[in-house]
Amino acid sequence: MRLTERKVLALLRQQGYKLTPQRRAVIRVVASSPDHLTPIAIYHKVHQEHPDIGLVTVYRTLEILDRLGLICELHAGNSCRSYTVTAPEHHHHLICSNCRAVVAFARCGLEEMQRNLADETGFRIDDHLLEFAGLCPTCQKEGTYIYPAH
Amino acid sequence: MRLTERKVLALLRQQGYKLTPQRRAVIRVVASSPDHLTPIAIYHKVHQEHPDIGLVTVYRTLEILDRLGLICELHAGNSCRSYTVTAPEHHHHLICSNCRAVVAFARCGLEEMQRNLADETGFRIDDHLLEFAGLCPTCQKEGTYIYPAH
DNA sequence: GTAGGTGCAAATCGTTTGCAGTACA
DNA sequence: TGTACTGCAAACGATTTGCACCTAC
Repeated sequence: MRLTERKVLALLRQQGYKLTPQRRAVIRVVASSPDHLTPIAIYHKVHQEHPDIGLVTVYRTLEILDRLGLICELHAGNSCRSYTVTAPEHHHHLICSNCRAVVAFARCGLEEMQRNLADETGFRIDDHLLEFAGLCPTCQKEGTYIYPAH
Repeated sequence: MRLTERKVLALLRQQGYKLTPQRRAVIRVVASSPDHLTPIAIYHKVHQEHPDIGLVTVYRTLEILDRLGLICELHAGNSCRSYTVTAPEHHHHLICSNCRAVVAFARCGLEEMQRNLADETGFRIDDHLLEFAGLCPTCQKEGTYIYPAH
């Protein structure tokens, strides 16, 4: 489940963090984008509206959001360091390879597989990472390709 | 399925790449390690035996192996840029959080889930990334922890 | 012999840190 | 008012590139 800007701000305040205009701007950009964004991309978007906000502040705000579990990394796309907002609960992502839109889903049904794998290998399995990649409905329509099909 | 050093070398030659001592050394290190290694870690291991081999050569050799699909990245561990050798076929990884040993497995049974998810979201799903993390049998025995449990 | 490969140094990119000034609570 | 936050600049670590020399085929 995605979090709204309002909820993220409320959680920040609740944890004793100050709600500066800079943090509000960064959170607004991250929360309002359906894509996953790299720190640099977030900085560029923030910078358009607030040219006085520095890249360092973006990094420091992301660090806080990460610590509180309000954003999470995506791997299947371009960058291993790109973020999207999420509720702090078990979930996985489906990512559009073209427009980078992200859909989160909670049910993954990997429990049985995890048990089987543990039995076969002797591992004690604690966690898993699962991401699907493909084309979202919009990008399946021809003529909307942003990235070359190579 | 893991690849032996010999097979990797054969594939390189087959593709027209020259088999220099430097490349042999890098491939030996990557192929003989059950862990996933970062470029720096590979460089250190190679450097012990061959102090004259440079870090740049490690990067360039990894680039070739990556292009041929003979190594693959792991994400669930520490670094998003750590590699392990594999046959160029669909597979996933189970990684020990302690000693970083890696077990590959081919059957993932995600097809049905992929279909359901595609139906629900309208996405055309092309690919998926799946990794499990836990403790290998050896590391489950007490006293073998390398990394603090924090 | 030659195309491809290597090593060095420097450039580049993303990220972190030190510090002096600023502003939220 | 005081502490947390910000921005700048500089440091830092990982990766890439330019270039002259070298070597596997």
